[in-house]
Parts: sequence; structure tokens; C-alpha cells
Amino acid sequence: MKPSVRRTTLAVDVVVLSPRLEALAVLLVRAPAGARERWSLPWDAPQAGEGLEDAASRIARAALGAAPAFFEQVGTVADGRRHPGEADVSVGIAALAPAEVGAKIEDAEWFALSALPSLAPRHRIIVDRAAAVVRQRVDQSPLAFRLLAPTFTLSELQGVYELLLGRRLHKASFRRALQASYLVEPTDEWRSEGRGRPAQLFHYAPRKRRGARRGVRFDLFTE
Amino acid sequence: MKPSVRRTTLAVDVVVLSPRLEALAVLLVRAPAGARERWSLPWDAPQAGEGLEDAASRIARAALGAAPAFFEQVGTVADGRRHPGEADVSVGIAALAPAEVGAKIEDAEWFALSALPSLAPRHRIIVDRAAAVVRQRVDQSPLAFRLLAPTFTLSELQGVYELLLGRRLHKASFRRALQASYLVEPTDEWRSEGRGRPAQLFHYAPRKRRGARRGVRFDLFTE
DNA sequence: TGACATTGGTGACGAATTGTTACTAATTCG
DNA sequence: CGAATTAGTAACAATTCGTCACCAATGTCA
Repeated sequence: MKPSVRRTTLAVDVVVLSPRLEALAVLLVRAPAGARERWSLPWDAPQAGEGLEDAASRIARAALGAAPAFFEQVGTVADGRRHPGEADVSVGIAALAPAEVGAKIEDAEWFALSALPSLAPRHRIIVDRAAAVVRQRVDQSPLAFRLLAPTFTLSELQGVYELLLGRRLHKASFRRALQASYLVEPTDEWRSEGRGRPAQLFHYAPRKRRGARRGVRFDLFTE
Repeated sequence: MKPSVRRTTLAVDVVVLSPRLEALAVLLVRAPAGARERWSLPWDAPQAGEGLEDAASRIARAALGAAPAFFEQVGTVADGRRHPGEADVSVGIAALAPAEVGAKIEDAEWFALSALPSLAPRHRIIVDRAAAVVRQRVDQSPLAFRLLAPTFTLSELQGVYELLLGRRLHKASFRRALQASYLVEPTDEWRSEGRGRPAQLFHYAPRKRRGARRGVRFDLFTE
């Protein structure tokens, strides 16, 4: 019994995530008239010779008006659930964009993850996986910094972590841990944001990692 | 510009991992005569109506003689690198099997990750990704327990963690952390393994998690 | 049979990390 | 000016972690 490839139809479905509407939000595009749902994820097929992440970049740019700086696959689905273009196989890709990025595009809108409209079942699954992957990778990868402009205040950074983790964090502990990690450097700019003391701006500048190997952590299991 | 799906050829490529040969090892199958490489990952196309993980299970069973209990996607590749079946798109799936599982199958052999034979470039990438994903998820998911028989000694468990992490662990710390996590329960069986005191057997039995929410960890970044 | 090597298992101490409280600093509002 | 608000930090207490030292139970071998 010899293995063989199989012909199928393929789509790339992109979950653009950004902190908007006081929450983590997804960018959806208005579906063409006659579709079962009014909204869908931005999607398309990869062009000949185009890598999956390249395709995701192009698709996100068409919906957002700018190319996100970060992409990550969140799983490939081929389980028969309905896709808006009837693709047999979907590659789901999460893209992260800072709050400031993106023009006002006709027929695209932000929806908080907690208040999504009806989506094709395939797209619903991909959004859920994207949210889960992003939340799970938050403390293994500098994802949170991809949701901020190049310079940011520490309160903004903490706010992004709170969005992603869904809980409040303690200011002093957060800053001490950040300090110890050598991930950010202060600039000499300050930003005054209405009332209260102005905040210093920082930028992401990870320094060489000392190999502080820790023991095994059994308390981080999520399943 | 309306999105549309595209016809391509698809394969599922499976990386079966198991602790063998005193290391983490991959199961490879002998390639048919005339192929560019002598060995390849077990692979095939998913059958009509068959989910990707179902296909991975079938493919792994054909090579291993038993179905692994755990699968995880490690990324989909469509970058033009050569695949043994010339598939445009490959879905890479990692499967974990305990050391005891699997019959002696004709034309399949274990290779330590550190001593792989020459593979098609597509397969090489998928093996590397599988190893990276497994290592990265070791302390978020009970992966290590999938590489052990249903009952095991604490030394065996520690050994698996040492294989996955590539470093020695301290016995007392390892056990204290495990104890605090309520992940295993002792059985009333003991196993005598040559010389030395017999070891008590445990099984994986995670208990309800107390929500001991910790602060943000910036020291786990891997990129 | 009795040292000794070998592997399993645990108590306890000091060091490091973390959660928290409480404070100081710099700004806007009235 | 004082109150309110947001930024930032010192310092203490509680907890966790790395390590050392030890005891337990078995096989080996003189």
C-alpha cells in the first residue's frame, strides 16, 4: 500500500488581532451578498509559489490597510465544517497588529472576541484556536509587544498583558519581573496622558539572555 | 477582488516520537527503490472525509504497529521544499508513543533525533519543528506522560523530562514540584529494576486545579 | 553473612523569588 | 493651593527553589 498525495482545495484564513474597543478584537470583513453569514474572516487561496505566511500577510493587508508584523499558524482544519468558500482544507493564521495600525477600510470592522457576530463554523473554530494559541504563548514569546506601537508606556504594556490573560496584574510585581528580564529599555521621551504623572516611554530591546535554567514547572499545565 | 480557493496536492507527514536508544527517537520508514533518500517520515494523503488527526493515527499505526495516544499539529508547510510524494502542501503532525508500545514492523526503524539519516528537505523541516514544539510545550501540557506506560516510576518520569529538556534535573526539587502539582497518584505496586531499592509505581491522575494564578513570567521566552 | 555499591525517597536550611503594602513623584482639575 | 489621578519604587513578609545530607531497601561479592 503505497502512500500518495490527494487533490484538495485550500484556503488561508487570517485572524487579525489587536487591542481595540477596550478588549482584544478581531478584524472581520463583510461577506458578499447571498452568503450565509454577514461577516467572515479575511481569507483567500495562496497564489502559486506564495508561502502560507506571505499569503496571510497579503490577505491581512487587504483588510487592514497595513501589513501586521507578526504571524503564527494556529492549526490546519479539514474536518468538513463549512467554510465560506467551500475549501476542503483551511490553514488558520493569527496576525497581531498594534492598536494604532490600520486605516479605515470599507467593509472591514473590529469585533471584541467576546461579542462576535455569527460566523461560518470553520471560521468560528479558527478564531477560537487563534485566541487560545495567543493566550497560551504569551509568556513564551514577546507577543504582547507586537500589540503595541514601537514605543509604549509600562502601563500600556501591563494593560495588554491584562487583556491577554483576562485578569488584573499587580503593578510592582509586573515591573520588577520586567526589569529582571532585560527585555525593554527606556527612551528619553515621556508621554502625558491627560491627568496624572507623565509616563516614560520604553521600547522592546531584548538583551542577551543569561541561561538561568529553572526546574520543571508542573503548575503551568492548561489541559 | 474576490477570494477563491485553490486546488493543490496535500499530504500528512507524521513524526512519531518515543524514548528509545537512550534518547528521543523518530520512527522512519524505508523509502521505495528509486527515491532520492533511503528513509522518510511515514506519510499519506487523508482519505475523503477523514480528519487530519485521524489520518495521522492511521499512518502512524501502519508504521508503528499500534496507534499513538497523542497527536499535535506542528505546522503546515507549503514553501516549495521537496516532499517525497511531491505534495504542494504538507501538514506536519507529532505523535507520542511510550517506549513499550509498537511491534517490530518491517521497513520501519528508530533513529535518535541527533543521528538522523538524510531526509527530503520538507521532512527535515517537519522533524525539526516537531522536536521544537514538543520541547516548548513540555511544561504546559502533560506530554511527558504520553511517553510513558500507564504506570511508571518517578525516576522514569524524571528521565523523560531530562530527555525532552536536554539537561539533568535535581531529584528532590523535581519530586517536590510534582508533589505540589497533584498530577500523579501512587499505586500499591513496586518495581525492582536490577540493583537498588525498588521504586513505587505511579499513574497520571491530575486532580482539580487550584487557581494559583502566578504573575507574568518574562523569563520563559524562547525567541 | 556482612560490608559496600546502587538506586529510591525525604527533611531541612539558606538563598532567591514573589505578593503586597505603603510610600514618593509629577501632573490636571477646580 | 489642595484634591484627585496616574507613575514609579523601597521594603517587608511569605513562599518557592536549589542544595545538602541523610535514611531505606535492594543486589553484589568477598
